[in-house]
Amino acid sequence: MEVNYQYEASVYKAFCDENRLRIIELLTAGERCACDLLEKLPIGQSTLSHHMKILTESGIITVRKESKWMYYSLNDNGCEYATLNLRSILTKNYATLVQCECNEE
Amino acid sequence: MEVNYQYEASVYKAFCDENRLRIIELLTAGERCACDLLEKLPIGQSTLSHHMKILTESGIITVRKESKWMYYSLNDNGCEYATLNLRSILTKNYATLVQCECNEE
DNA sequence: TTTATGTATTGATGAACATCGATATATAGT
DNA sequence: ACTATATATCGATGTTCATCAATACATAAA
Repeated sequence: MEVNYQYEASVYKAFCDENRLRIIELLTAGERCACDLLEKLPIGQSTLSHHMKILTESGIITVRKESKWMYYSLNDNGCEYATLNLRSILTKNYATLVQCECNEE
Repeated sequence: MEVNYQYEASVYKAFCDENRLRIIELLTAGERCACDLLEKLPIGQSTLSHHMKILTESGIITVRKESKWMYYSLNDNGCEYATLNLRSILTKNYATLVQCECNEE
């Protein structure tokens, strides 16, 4: 089975930006709406929206819409995939894990 | 204790490029010299050199120079740090003090 | 229906990055 | 000394990215 390097790289893009790390950390305390996150971060609203899209697409977080608000939280499956897969990337087990399906429709 | 987000982000930059993932995978099989890696990768020599610098600086790999050749291998400590730290980033263990500040209303 | 609020999208901008070819440096063999 | 090989560095180029302000869209309230 061939490794999808491009996909793998996109997963770890989630972690290579300062503000995305800050967002993730805020979410470890539990679900938060975007406006809540915005208050705690040194970025504008459109930039936050951009980061949330990247984080969602990487499978690390999930979104729940409630009327006007978007509630974000860590996605257990996605986080598990990211951590297990990183370990397998760094050992001989790489290519044995299947691609995470957490952000597919 | 403040979290150094910039440093953390730089560690995971190692994993968000396709060719660096390929390099890492090649190194899971054991030490390799640069010219050996070069043969297996779809990039030029100067580009490889660039990636090896990033990987080395991220702490993921180490270098050993033997006469003309540079031998690269995975750095156990660096890999351990990357995997353990990713897990702690994604859980509540990450910098509990900063997290407390975030929780206050 | 108008207004206010939360979020997404768009377009622009500057910075960071991956890549290359050319060149420099280092080492080994002749 | 000269040549060949391995790697690093430099300068240029095109691409990706983080960011912002402005605008669009969606929802709720008045």
